[in-house]
Amino acid sequence: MVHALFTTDMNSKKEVTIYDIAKSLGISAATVSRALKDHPASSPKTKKRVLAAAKKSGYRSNHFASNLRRQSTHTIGVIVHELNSHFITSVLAGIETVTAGTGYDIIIGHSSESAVKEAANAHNLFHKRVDGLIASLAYDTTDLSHYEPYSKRGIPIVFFDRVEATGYGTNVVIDNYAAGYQATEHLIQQGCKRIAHITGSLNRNVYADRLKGYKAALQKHKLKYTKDFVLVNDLGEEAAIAAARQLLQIRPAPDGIFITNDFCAAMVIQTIKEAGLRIPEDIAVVGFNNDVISNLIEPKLSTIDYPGKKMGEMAAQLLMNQLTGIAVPGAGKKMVIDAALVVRGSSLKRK
Amino acid sequence: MVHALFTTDMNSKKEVTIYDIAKSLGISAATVSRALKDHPASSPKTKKRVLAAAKKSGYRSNHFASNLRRQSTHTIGVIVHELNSHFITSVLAGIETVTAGTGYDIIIGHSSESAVKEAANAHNLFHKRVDGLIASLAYDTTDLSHYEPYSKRGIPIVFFDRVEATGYGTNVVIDNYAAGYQATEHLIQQGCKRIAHITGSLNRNVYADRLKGYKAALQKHKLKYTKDFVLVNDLGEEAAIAAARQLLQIRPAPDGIFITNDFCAAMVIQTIKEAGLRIPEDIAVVGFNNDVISNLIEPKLSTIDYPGKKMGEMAAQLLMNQLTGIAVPGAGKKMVIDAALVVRGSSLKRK
DNA sequence: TTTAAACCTGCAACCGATTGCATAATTTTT
DNA sequence: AAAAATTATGCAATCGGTTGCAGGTTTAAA
Repeated sequence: MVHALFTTDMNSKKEVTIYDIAKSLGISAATVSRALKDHPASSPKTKKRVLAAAKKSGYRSNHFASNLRRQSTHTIGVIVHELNSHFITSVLAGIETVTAGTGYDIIIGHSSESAVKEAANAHNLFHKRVDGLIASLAYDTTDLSHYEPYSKRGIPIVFFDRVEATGYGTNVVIDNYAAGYQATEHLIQQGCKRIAHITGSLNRNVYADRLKGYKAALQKHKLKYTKDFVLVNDLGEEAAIAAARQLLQIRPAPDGIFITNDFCAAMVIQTIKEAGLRIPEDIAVVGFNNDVISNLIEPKLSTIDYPGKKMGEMAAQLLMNQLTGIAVPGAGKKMVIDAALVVRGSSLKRK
Repeated sequence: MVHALFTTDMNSKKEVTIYDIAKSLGISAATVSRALKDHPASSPKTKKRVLAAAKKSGYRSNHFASNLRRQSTHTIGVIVHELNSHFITSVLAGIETVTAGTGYDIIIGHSSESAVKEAANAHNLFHKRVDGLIASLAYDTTDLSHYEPYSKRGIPIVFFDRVEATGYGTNVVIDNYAAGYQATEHLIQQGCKRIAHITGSLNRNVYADRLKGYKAALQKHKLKYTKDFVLVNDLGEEAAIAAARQLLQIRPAPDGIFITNDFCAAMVIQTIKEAGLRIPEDIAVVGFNNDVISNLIEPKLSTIDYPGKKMGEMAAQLLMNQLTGIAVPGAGKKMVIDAALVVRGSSLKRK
């Protein structure tokens, strides 16, 4: 009587293991294991037989057993501060481009700009034992202790965009100073004399650096820096409206605004228009991010194009280098990517 | 001589296991395991001791060992057709709300509207052995065979929004027919007589149903259905512009357009305005989704508000019910959530 | 005090893949 | 043809947590 060792019937509840394959071929599980992962000490003949049997039986390897034994997961974690933006989507696409060929999986966590959720994600991914981490800090993250377990265990971390000012981990950033400088100088070249700036928490490197660039451009062109012209808020809807109204109160009113976020800029523009002023004639505006909306509002928004895809690729590449041993996991590395001004209607006073 | 069995020194490379804890307390690993997971056959005293020791030693349980043994992961997979939208972000938030208290983790995969990537994600999550799946189909998914392994193994799947017309798996949807009807009727009530409709692939239930609602509203109000007034495309930027131009060629031109997606609607409005026509006076527009941009463009966009959070909660709840045995994993269940029209400037011909 | 019941704990066998080491099979060299 | 070198395979331990079963301890009932 013949007993079918396995069939192609996928309905069977039982998983096929390497032991099943081994038995069916009359060889040992060790040999099957080696054949499946193309181990050098495995003969071509055996490989072929095992692969065929594996396919036929619907075998899928058990991650858990393998991870448990190998003590590594071939997975990298990604923590982003939001999901809902063109920039982040591009970054993720960039990361996926790089990891695609490597056999590494990625797990995405998002903090919704909350330090608490960021920490929860960090713990969770640590617990899942990711081999490496790519992260961007939440809006209000100041304490980075939730990343300590990683460094303690030598798990490499690459921060992108929102990084710790002191350069914790490996960093991939744009030159926010230069971008801020460029945006401000552009407004100056358009004839603006009283340029305001709306930005986010100065704890975040990105905002602090842009502010520095803004100040430097003013100074370079001998324009006075006025404290009242710099508003710091959470860049949300209400904050944007409030900021716009506040700026409109000032006499003489600003004739240009550099806003550190496109969404916020769109809200500000809307508020200004509702107040009866013209963009860019009365007030020119430059945003930041080159988000989808910048092309949809009226006038179209001048902004800084954020090379999200490139950042993602670079971050992933740096991490892979560390994981594969090409680079040392040591901290302190910092990559700077160019970001360019995109001029559209909202800032064009001179045709 | 005393040997420290473990210390609070997190720098030690070695993981702490239940065996370490067991040894340090002079009890067995089995007892530690039971204490840690609050097993009924574990005395309060032991629990307290073990928990204290675990905390002190920095113990973290090893998922892999536990999953390997239990053959379940306490993880649910989520496959979305995109990330970059208010709707999807809301759905994810809703899902997280429900899963938060349950001890289930979620893993997010995104298909970027590609059937191929959707299949890749489905396989990947299957391989990761998620206990259940929540998914929304990509734009061009027609073949659902990549979900077969799930049903074959009795892993429950809940589809939301983009579901298979035949009702494969459990479904959570809005009443797209009613929404389409409502949007169209609203345009009619605003005095529109020649209403066009721009929509996506009719393979997707959401678009097919909205079209049905559109047709029904026309019929109800004795307006003629004109084939040339219904454009099907991929809802992308170029497609939107092309569609708008095409509609503007028609004589007599449409005086109202129901567009199945806010982004597309925004592009269409922009194109129409550039052509010198007024919104809503010449052409009234209603979009779909209530995405962020609908409030930022000019005029503000009338649209259908998508109850993303509620959908996410409902989908997660249905899945949890199946996972915890409250409900049978059987297919065929279908939940319909209300979606409401939000009237804004783009469609208001009558004040 | 004895007996029964309730309660804890430990033993040991899993879960499935990996890998160092030893051995067998094959090929090459002498 | 025998010895040496090369290559392929098997054995068995291991990763760390879980759980059925048996036995031991404590508490309650007789």
